[in-house]
Amino acid sequence: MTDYRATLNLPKTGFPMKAELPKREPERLAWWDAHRTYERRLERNAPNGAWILHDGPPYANGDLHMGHFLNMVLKDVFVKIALLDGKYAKFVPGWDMHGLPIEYETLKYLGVKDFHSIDPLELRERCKERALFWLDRQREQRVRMGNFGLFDRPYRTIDPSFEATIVSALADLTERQQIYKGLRSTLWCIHDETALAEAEIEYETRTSPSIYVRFTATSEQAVRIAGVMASGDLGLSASAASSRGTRDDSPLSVLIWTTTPWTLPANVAIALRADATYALYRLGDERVIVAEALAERVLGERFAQAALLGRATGAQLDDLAVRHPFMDRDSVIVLAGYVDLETGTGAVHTAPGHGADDFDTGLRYGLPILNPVDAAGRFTASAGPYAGMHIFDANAKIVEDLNSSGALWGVAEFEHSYPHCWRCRNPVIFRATAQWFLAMDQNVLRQRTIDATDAVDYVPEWGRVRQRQMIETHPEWCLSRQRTWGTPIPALICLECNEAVLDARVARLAAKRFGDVGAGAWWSDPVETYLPPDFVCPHCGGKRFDKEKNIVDIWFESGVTHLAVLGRDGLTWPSDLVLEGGDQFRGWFRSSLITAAAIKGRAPYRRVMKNGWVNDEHGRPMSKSLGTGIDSQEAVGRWGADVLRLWAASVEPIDDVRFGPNVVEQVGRVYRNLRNRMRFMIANIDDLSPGEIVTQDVMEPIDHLACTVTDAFVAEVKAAYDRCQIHDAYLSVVEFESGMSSLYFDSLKDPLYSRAAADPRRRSAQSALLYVLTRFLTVLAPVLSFTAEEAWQAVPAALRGDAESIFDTSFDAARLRNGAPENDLRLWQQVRALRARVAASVSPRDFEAQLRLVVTPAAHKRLAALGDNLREALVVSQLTLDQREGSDEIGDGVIDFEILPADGAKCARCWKYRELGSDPDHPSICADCARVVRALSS
RNA sequence: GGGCCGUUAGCUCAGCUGGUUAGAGCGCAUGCUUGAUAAGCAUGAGGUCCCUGGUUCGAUCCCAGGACGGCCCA
Repeated sequence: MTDYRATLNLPKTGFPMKAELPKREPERLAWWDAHRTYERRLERNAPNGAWILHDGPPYANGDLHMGHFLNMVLKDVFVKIALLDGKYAKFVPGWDMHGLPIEYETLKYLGVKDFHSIDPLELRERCKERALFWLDRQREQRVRMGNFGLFDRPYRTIDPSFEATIVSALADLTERQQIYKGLRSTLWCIHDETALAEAEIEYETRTSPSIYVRFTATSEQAVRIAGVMASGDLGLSASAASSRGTRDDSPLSVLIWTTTPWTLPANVAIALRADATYALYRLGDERVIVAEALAERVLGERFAQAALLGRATGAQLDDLAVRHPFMDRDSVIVLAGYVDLETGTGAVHTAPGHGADDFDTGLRYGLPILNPVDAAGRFTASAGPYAGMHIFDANAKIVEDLNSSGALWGVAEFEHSYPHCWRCRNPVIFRATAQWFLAMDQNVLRQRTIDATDAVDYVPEWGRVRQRQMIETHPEWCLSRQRTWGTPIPALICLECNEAVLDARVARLAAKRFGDVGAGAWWSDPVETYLPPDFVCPHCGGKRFDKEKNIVDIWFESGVTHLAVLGRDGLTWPSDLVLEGGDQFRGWFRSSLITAAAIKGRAPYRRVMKNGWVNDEHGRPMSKSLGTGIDSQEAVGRWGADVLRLWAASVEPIDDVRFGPNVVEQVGRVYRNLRNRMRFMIANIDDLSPGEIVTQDVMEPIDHLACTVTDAFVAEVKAAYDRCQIHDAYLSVVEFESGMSSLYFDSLKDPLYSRAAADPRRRSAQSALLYVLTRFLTVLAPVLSFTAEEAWQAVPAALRGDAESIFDTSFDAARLRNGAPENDLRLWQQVRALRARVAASVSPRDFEAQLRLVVTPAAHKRLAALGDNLREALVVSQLTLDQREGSDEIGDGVIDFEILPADGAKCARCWKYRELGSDPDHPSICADCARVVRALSS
């Protein structure tokens, strides 16, 4: 038998089945770069209006991890969607480059222990080098992910123009009276010697000493307290009260509980809960007071011997006092709502200098705000016997002293979550210091900020609630930091009255100056540079000033990126989308929102999307030490960016996601499927020339139908993209490609391979394949950027038209609006169902079979319109389609469905069962094949 | 302790306003194909839809409580 294989039009392409992404992707990057693909498309889109995703700046410190990858790739997907949608989707990446983490790392790098011992300008220079080093590294990693954007012109918070924006924003806020300097109990890092913002805190488990301490009353105090408690009518009978007497002169103490013994020197009060019942017990030769609800737990085994002497509510004890156990002063009894009856004694040690709640209580009662701790965490002279000691070292000493003085009731260890500095990881303390604040309630800023969320879309929608809560609970925003690597707060100190002055005119001068030469000038310029003519101290009229040396919180810096970046160079304010991890509801989403509400009166973005956390394969946080941590560059080098980009779409990226080798392997198989489907289409249009492309109105019915179905698919994906539902788009893609492949591609093999190359049937199919392929690649390009481009470049150049790159194509919104007629989609589904039914036949199967189909007249009308395409689609050798009125028990109008052995014999060339031998020179093939073969040889 | 989110086949995920034999892709098993071939096609086995109550004729879907996981906060 002659081998007719050579006479077939078999697929042909250079597009390899094997992806080898780590090797090929860099070539693609170079190609995009050389062809200026992104910039050129941007220019072309410019007239169509802008769509701006504003980049939340990553911190320029360390390599990017998979959480960054997920976030940054998602951003890129949206930028590319807008680009393909014809929008001016200019993406300016940015970096957050000031701040303590970099300063800290730089000091460590330089081997400098105390930042006071290095010249600030020298330190700033070194920090800048360090930050730029990381910026370069991260930029390289971001580009390697395949992300489009102006990576050679990023915005940087260290740029003079950016520093000027920061200071201008401070000037704006000063003019609006939003900024004040005040004493506050702020979170303080004694290691880094600076105040910290709430956003810079991480809670970690820590074991602290847990002590119960007697605050013993003087005899006069004891008489008053015992009097109140004995006379209080809380169920204790009058006789019992009187018999137990108020004349008892044994020591009387309030028991308090604390896990921070070092704060005791600053104790000035004991807070009780107004509505809680406190009980006075006799225990041996002393009397103690604790909350009744906690007495059994606090007194332990001694509770059994305790004699109840009296009871009172917290409110009844308000304003009484006892003595501090070792400082020479009283500790007054106050009331506070935060006192709970779950832990401790119900009597809360209160040191207004060392706690936010305590501070508020102190303000309410006019208590002294004692702060006997210096910036580095050592006790000052006012701490009495502990002066000079480090606070955490003093813990043990204080406990020991309390013990020897008899004030200690009990001691244990207590494990609890305690605030730590986000970078240096050391426990932080509360410490009362003078700081600059943004007043959240001045000018109803808090409410205006909350209201600003009304105009914002949240993805997911519950983000709105989250965001509002974050604003509602936002404490006064501490803007100042006592460090070097940052933008100065251009405040002055009056040398006459020692008051700090923040004046908008000074800030404007500083903004101008910083914009010209950078913010380092604050350290090198004489103060006069920043004094407006005739400037005098508003407090005392003094004329001599010094520069204050505080820098601004870097959350404020990133909070004004919208002011620094948007509203110029074709970038709109507000932006259309911001997209960050969910932690940014408390971070950048919030800080940006507050500054925008304060200065511009509305939100700086139209839509906020959050992405989830990347955990390891078991759903646990990634950890280098467990071997499950993997950074972005490592993953990209190992698997290639495109597989990982597909992973980002294959999971629900709004939720927390899992990542690891097994997950990648799974999505890798989906990737291979997609790639092979592209390859099939490309390989079958290799010999198509532009002049032979037929339009859809003259395509064969099934081809036309495939194009229509593809349009519906594109519309579906585009709609998902518009809703920011990348994962929905992924599901559509997978469904589409597997359906296309099993129904359409499979049935097209015979017409494509065995017909004459230029046969109209074949050209029609090829035209459809080109159309499907192009739309498919356009839809995939935002996610599978490298592969879509590689595939596009493998399409014969003549067929690519004007589109040099796949990113020159478009979703073709005009066409999508027509949608796909419902009937077409139903017909497609019906053909699929029939095909599945035929394919399920074990024997005869495929071309060995013929199908006899009897359908209702309505179904007949639909199916008959497909002509011979229906037989092709069902992959049988013969099909008879008859109609009859009847009940379609099989469904979809099918009344009878019968598979029989095909007539004729297997054609050696096309494998269909036909009548053979009509051409004596080719006895083993059918007449159609014979004609093709003859034409080839003539 | 509080707020928010989640818990559906081995894995990644769909299941719209309560009624489906609870689905898809991947994996797995089996068969076909060897003219997409380190590919393609088909069939099949896998699920007490986290648990417990409640509302309802009927709940994966609604309500309450609980368990587990995550994020944020205290």
